[in-house]
This record gives sequence, C-alpha cells and structure tokens, in this order.
Amino acid sequence: MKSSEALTTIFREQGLRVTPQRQEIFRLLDGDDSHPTVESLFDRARAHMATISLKTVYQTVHDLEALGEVRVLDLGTGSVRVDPNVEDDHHHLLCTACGLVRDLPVELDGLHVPIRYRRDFTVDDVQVIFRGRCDHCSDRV
Amino acid sequence: MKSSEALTTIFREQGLRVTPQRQEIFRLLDGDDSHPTVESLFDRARAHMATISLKTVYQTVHDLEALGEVRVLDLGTGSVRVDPNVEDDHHHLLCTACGLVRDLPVELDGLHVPIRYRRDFTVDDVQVIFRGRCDHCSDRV
DNA sequence: TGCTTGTCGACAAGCATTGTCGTTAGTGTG
DNA sequence: CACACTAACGACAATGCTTGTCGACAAGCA
Repeated sequence: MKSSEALTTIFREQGLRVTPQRQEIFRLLDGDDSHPTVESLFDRARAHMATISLKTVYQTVHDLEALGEVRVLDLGTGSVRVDPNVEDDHHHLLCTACGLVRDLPVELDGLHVPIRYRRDFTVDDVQVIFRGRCDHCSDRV
Repeated sequence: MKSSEALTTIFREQGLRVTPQRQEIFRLLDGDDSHPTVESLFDRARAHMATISLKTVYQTVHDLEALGEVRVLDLGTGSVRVDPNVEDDHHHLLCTACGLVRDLPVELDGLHVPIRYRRDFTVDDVQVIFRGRCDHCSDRV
C-alpha cells in the first residue's frame, strides 16, 4: 500500500474525496501487517475520532481495494481481513484458535493447475491458506 | 463419504439417530461432486420431503463433518459448500462468476511452509483455491 | 466565496447461520 | 411388542457481518 500522501493524490485523481476519516484509516493501515478485521480498524479509528462509523471504514476499505491498494482476505474466520501488503506476492498462515495471520512471502513454485484439469477454465489467481496453531495457543490447549 | 447404509451404522454407534430427513441427505450427498451449498441441498431435499427444515440440513451436515464424512468448504462465496469427497486429497478450482467448483485431485508437491516462517506454528492443513472463470462464463463477458 | 456532489453518520435491512423450545419420534430394553 | 429416554424435528427468532437508505454536511473545484 502506498503512503498516506500518495493515497491522497490518487483518491483525488479518481474523484474521490479525502476526508479526515479516510486519512485516519490510511494512517492505521500503513505498514500494518496484523491483517485487522474491519471491526478492529473501526475500534482503533474510533479511539481518535469518536464519531466515525463502521460503514465509513467498510467503504474506505472497499475504495482502497478497488484501487488495488489493499487486498481483502476471506480466510473463513467469519469476518474479512484487510491486507495492505499488495507489493509482495505472498500467502497466509492462520492460527485457527486465535485468528493470528502471518504473511508467507514465499513463491510457491509448481503451483499451477495441471493441463487436463485446466480445460474450460481461465485461472486468474491462487490463494493458499495454511491453517494451524501458533505456539501460544498450542500451550494452553 | 461412505454409503447411506454405512452412515446409518456409524450414526447409531455414535448415539445419533437416523431419521428419514438424514437418510434423504445421505442419499443426496452420495457421489455428489457439485459442492452444493446447504441451501441448495435443502431445496433438493424439500422436493421429496415438503416439511424438512433448513436447520435440519445444517445440523446433519455438521454431524457428518464431525464424523469426518464430509468437508465443509468456505471458498469466500458467501455461503458454505459441502464436499462429500474426503477420500481423495484434493484442492479446488472456483469460477468466480457462476460459483462452479471443480475438484483438483492433484498432489501439489513442495507445498509446505518454509522453516523460517514455520517457527512458533504447528501447521495442520493446507487449502489451495484456484480462482478464475469457466469458459461458459468467459464467453458471455 | 459559493456551488456541486461525494461522503458522512445514524439507522435499518440483508444474508447466512445458529439458538431456543415445545413436540415428535428413533432406539435399546424389558 | 410396548416403554421410556432423549435426540432430533420444525417453527421462529436472534446472531454476526456487511450493505442499503437518506438527509445533512463538507471537500474540492471554479
């Protein structure tokens, strides 16, 4: 994801307005590798702006997604995660107990659909989810 | 997934009861590789049993999942898919336009988390989702 | 500065899934 | 084969996440 200043320019170029709410979200996401849910972003934003609404966070996240500045992940945890790392190709490691998500900046070679199963299909994207338990959660069984 | 008769035995051994509703669902799932949603299973079941409820289908699917007889897939399509194929290790190809899911009975070698990223983590499971468009959907852009 | 129009927050609605609960009906036992 | 025990049923409401609506507001351009 680009810097808050760069995003300001990009948003304006697209005819989108840059409001204090959006700038707050830009700031929160910049360099965040915790894969926050929209709700947790909302909570953090609200600490600085008492009246910001959940809807606004959703909308801004979707705008950022449409511009390719974040990726919205559905890892099957019930709610969606925001991943500002769109520069590096990567996959994810998920702790099914606490919801922790770690980036796997790995290029998984040989990850393609064998020809005979690719028939009638155009593949655009591959998502790999490794599921398990982080040590912290393994300890307290 | 095992046959309807085998499932009857297994359910009874577990203290679970085998009702006409459950038998109908066993029958519907046996050999079904269409990865139906719970809702579509419900619709098909209702064609034979007018009064069966959606809740019952959910419950039976969850029971089957707990027994390891089906896998419940969340491919990010909004609703969950039921996959009765638990015998063969496989991954999935998803048409993001029409929701078609095809099994990929492929053993993807080299699909593991590199040691330095595996630290503090016990990996149980890997899910690979190939997304794209089937030809049918590609044609009518 | 003033106008246009995208965005805001409050609220309610949408969808998939699950909880509640009184009634019905499998199942093992006698 | 009847009984009793209790799991499972269907109807309904509620949950959690996400999105639609809408009038008021303010960002950004001229």
